[in-house]
Amino acid sequence: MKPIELIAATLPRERQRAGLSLSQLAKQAGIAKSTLSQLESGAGNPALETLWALATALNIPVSRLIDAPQPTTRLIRAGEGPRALSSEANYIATLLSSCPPSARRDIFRVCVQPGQARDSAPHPAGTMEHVILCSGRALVGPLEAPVELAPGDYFTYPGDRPHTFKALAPDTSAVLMMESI
Amino acid sequence: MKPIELIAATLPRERQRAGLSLSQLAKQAGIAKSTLSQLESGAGNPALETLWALATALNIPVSRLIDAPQPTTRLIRAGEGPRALSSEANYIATLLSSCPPSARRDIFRVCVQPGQARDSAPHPAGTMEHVILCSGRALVGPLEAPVELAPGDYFTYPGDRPHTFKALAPDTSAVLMMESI
DNA sequence: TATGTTTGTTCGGTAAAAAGAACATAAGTT
DNA sequence: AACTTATGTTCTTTTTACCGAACAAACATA
Repeated sequence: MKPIELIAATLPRERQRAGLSLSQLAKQAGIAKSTLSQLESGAGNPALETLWALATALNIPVSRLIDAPQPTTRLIRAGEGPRALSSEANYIATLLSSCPPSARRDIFRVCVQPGQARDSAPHPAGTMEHVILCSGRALVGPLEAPVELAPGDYFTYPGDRPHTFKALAPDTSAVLMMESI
Repeated sequence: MKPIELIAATLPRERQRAGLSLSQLAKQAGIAKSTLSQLESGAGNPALETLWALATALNIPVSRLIDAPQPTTRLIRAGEGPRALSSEANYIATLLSSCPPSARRDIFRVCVQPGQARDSAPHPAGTMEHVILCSGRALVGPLEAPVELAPGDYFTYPGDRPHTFKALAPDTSAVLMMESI
């Protein structure tokens, strides 16, 4: 799938969502409408500043023009898909909702007993983890800068680098969301 | 802030994270290394296919090259944080993570006291809600078929139809994720 | 029916991005 | 030292994306 085809698909949709005609959008973005016309028809190879001008005029991030319809493609890749966490002796992770085709996240409930910390190998690039501690106490986060959490605390950190989860009190439980880009 | 400057900052970092030299990356992406050199020095106005080739070679989404890097970690202590949604007398919802450009989900922590049920108006079509109960007891779900949850229970239901959240015990707390299509 | 005003399209001229070669520099071999 | 193989930079050439103007088609106004 060539990148321009994605733009050709998303651009008219976002433009109409903003209630703009092709000519209006071109004027507002400060680009020639011929350029916009070709982009929407799937031809050409837009430069970054062109995309930037369009995204700004549409009041959306540039990424929405490029990989909004892309999530499915990224998930299909072998080796990059959602992986089940291994359940060690003192660490039980329950998969509550596996990643459906449209979304890009897994939700786990983790129940941990004090003892050895669970260090996770990095997940695919761009992964973020979100933790909300429900009970007990835990030391959570990047290996180089973990944070002690109390019930109700929320902490998010990059999952594509080494990170840890260590219970500091019995029956520590938390909600863990793994999110891909 | 011009977009090219962001790329110039991001590109070398991602390249080194992948353990590639400038020449290696250029070869693997199928672009001239002169092009890459100028991009990393903050000059030029790269075309979409150039960005695409680089992102693919680096095994990252294009948006990572373009959009400003989000703060990597974020900690919200229990009781702190922005109180989004209408905080009725017995219902406090804290927005933990609002929807970033690429993803489409909001994470809330809700703390509810027994009393009147909180009925929500339907959200946009396709929205799903996920609830993990942390403490207390609650009656949650679609108005016509709510479910009583105990700590640790997980329940998901369509958010685009009327639904309710009613605490059945004091200090009921839960994690709520609203997910768009 | 004429007359503007929009719509989105298809053309040449020009500025610029990308490719490729040549360059200097550095680190490792023989 | 002489040679090899990397590194990243700076050039020239070729390609092409952008612009602006001219264009046809649809709609409105008079």
